[in-house]
Amino acid sequence: MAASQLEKTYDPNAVETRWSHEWLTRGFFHASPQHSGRPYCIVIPPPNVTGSLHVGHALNHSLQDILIRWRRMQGRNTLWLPGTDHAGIATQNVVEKQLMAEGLSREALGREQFIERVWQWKATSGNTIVSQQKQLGESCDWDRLRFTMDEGLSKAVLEVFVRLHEDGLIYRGERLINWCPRCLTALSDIEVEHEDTKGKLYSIDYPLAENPTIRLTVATTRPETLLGDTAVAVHPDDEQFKHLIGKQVRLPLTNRTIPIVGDALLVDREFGTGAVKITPAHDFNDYEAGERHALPRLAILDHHALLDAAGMHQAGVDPAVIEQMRGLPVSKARPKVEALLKERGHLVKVEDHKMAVGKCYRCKTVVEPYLSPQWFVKIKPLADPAITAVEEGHIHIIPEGWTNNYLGWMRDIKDWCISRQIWWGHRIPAWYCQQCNAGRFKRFIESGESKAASSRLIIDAVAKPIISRTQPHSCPDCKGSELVQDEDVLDTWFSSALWPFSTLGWPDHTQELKTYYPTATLVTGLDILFFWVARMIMMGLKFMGEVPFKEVYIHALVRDAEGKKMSKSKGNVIDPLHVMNEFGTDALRFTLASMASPGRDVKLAEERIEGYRNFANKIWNVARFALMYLDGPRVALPPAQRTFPDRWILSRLAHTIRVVTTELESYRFDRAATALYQFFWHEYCDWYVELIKPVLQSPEHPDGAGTRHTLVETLETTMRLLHPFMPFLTEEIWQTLPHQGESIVVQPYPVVDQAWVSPETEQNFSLLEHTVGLARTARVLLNYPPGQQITLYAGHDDPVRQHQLSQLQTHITHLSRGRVDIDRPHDWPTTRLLRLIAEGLSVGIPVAEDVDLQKAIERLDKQITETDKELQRIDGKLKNAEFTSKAPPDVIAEHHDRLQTLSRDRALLADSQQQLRTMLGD
RNA sequence: GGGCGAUUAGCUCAGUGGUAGAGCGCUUCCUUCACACGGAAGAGGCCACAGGUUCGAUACCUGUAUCGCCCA
Repeated sequence: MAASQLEKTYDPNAVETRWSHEWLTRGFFHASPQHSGRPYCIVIPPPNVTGSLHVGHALNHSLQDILIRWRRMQGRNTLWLPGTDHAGIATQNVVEKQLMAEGLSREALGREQFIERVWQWKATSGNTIVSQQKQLGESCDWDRLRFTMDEGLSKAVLEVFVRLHEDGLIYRGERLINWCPRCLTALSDIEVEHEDTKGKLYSIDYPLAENPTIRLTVATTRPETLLGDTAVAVHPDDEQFKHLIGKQVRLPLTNRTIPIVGDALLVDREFGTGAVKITPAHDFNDYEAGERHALPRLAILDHHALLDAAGMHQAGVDPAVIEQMRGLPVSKARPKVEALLKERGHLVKVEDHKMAVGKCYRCKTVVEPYLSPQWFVKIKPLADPAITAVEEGHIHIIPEGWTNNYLGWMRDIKDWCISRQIWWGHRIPAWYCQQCNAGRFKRFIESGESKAASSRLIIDAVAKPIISRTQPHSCPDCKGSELVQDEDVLDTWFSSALWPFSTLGWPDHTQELKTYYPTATLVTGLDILFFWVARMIMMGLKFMGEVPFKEVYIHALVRDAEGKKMSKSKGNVIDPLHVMNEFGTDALRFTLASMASPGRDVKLAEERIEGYRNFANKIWNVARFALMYLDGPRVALPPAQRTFPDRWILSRLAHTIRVVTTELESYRFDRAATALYQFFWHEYCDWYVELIKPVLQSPEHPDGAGTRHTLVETLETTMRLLHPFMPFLTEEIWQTLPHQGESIVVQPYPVVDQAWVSPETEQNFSLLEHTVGLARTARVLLNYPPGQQITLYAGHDDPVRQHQLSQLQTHITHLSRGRVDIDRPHDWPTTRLLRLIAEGLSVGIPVAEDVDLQKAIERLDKQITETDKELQRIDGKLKNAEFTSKAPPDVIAEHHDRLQTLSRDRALLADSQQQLRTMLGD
């Protein structure tokens, strides 16, 4: 191969396009149960089908691709299964927005046509993220791309729903649930994000029914819900109030009286006035208190979270108040109630108060607790085995620290509300016989000003559903054929929970399922540990009888350079595609890997990516260098017979292979990346390539054939070692090197060859490195230009080291650009010589007539001061009887050795400095 | 309010019971035939604070402060 094939700087874009296409065409990523090797499977956390690749995906996917490519090269039967989820609420929102722009609405289209529209939308836009993933080089088996609404996966959803219902683990009931008044649907508990906001604490007087001059003051943050109060609670042990329990108070602004109850759970005596109102229809704690005291539930808000006239009427609210309040949103009702209470003398005081409000995780609207019939999964029986699986180590969570987080949540888990009042998703397979459930249906027709009429069917919680895998034709009880299907769809996470087995063909007994389940590793961010990971474990155990994956690696979340969450509104989003375009995909991937330390957020700044772009360029150029000098015979000698630089780089490469492999085994992508960077740049390029230049550059050199072999062998091996991190660059270079096989993608991952390991060579190298370092330092101190040939003396206290130095002479000569004399320091000239000393090693350079010695003297001064400090510290320790009697002998010996070395250094340094001063005195 | 994590060079972060490390940035010198997206040499740190354990603590324990995240 001619060197001219590789341009001077690496141009990632052309290379990436070519190889990502080539890899797919040649089918390297296609998995099959028939392939050899122990199976290794990862299912991708399905990105939202509405999404496009953001930097969080880029991190998540890069790490998975590193694992997958690494295991594939290790010969495992590797499957990385890609796909997307249908993201019910988010997708519906996106398509509705589009309709709005066309002057249409979901309601105007009707359910069937709307769903048709969403499928159309998915066909045109749903592939965006998939093509971006391919751009990132993800080695997924794209032939197996799955979508949660696919036929097969939908079948799995039906099957799971029916079986859970049969087992009594799915039920329907009227409960207080979290309701998003904008999305107009129920949400599960974890789909609510809590946010601290500045609110107010209102103290309100409730007069006693039997004696209105006595008033009970309650504290509340939500005065507008007072209209729906059905009791007031005090602490049963509170001396101040306990005598009031059982009496009635008049509820302000209404014609009702409500009881005073004692409740130790609800009332915190330290909070507010020590008395609280109970509104079971609008607060979760109150709902439970209501259960305890058998209180009625009065809802005064409608499903848009507006004050509802009918509800208020039912709650006995003063008609004048109803008139003022009807149709108001909470934000406007609150000050109105405040004013009314003040006007009627009930308001005692208003204080500032910090409180948490819940917001919809999809649209950030404030959610309302809302009383409605919903479907739930009875979760405890599913959670218990999922707890055990982690406790007993069938699943390892990495980093381990998150285990308690998982266990804590699982042990305190609440029933899961799975019904959503939207159209896009898996429709609940429940039908109701109109005959048997007569009077249990309510249909609401609403007609907004600008909207088409919409209708909502509310089916009473007591209605009896028929659960079926297929549409039933008649009612099993009355044989009636007028059946209505439940209008709700399932939570998207319900189908995602089945992902590790539904994507492999379950409920059919496929070869894929047999081969690849349980999967090996799940790679994900902490944010979906509960949403997704926990639920997959529960469902996997329930339906497969086995954990869905053996290890869960939880990586950090990506933030901006200031550590802030990236968001479009803040404008601090780093677009991975832009970055890939500017710096190269490999640079982005390597950056993300190198920053993926456990338990830390990744703060990403573009400068970091630029730095690794430079690394890619460095690799590119050393490959160019190698190709330039590869002409000529190559001979593979046994490692022991190779030259010193060859033996050294093989030993270092062996070390790097070991480190990278063990770090990958423990998911330390950061340390693996650092090891690769350090080895390739600072050992391979900085030292090895420099060391072998004299051999390569003299055509008839006797070591030429051996050196050329080692050069290409180590470079080729390093490309394979690096390939999972930087797939494109390594493939491109590997193809230009002498190689066998079609592609680096399917080459074996490097393993350590024990014959390469040579501690003795590494020790010698260290001596060489220090000698050259001192020589270069001396050169700078004396302002000798880099190109100028100098004379150099080198020597060592230790005769063994002294001998090694003489063996290294040619290398020292070459790297320090000097004529080198290896001599014992006491044989060196005693005048006009700058001597530098470190750890027994001395290097001397003659001082020319016109040199400014100031820098050199300062340097020696500084080193002497530091040495003195260190000597004092060690001496102090050795004089401490406690230390010498209690410290381990080898530590004491080490201290003695060090004291001796430093003392000699100190003497030589002082002597050297004295010489310089003498010169100055001349 | 409960839990978890962080605090180390200007910045971003590794790390270890016994010499304080990297990348980026910075300073000086160098365009020498792989690379200026480069090379060489440097400067820069009471390892947040206070106690304790220990012969010895940046590391282990306890507490404090600040910041962040999760849960209520």
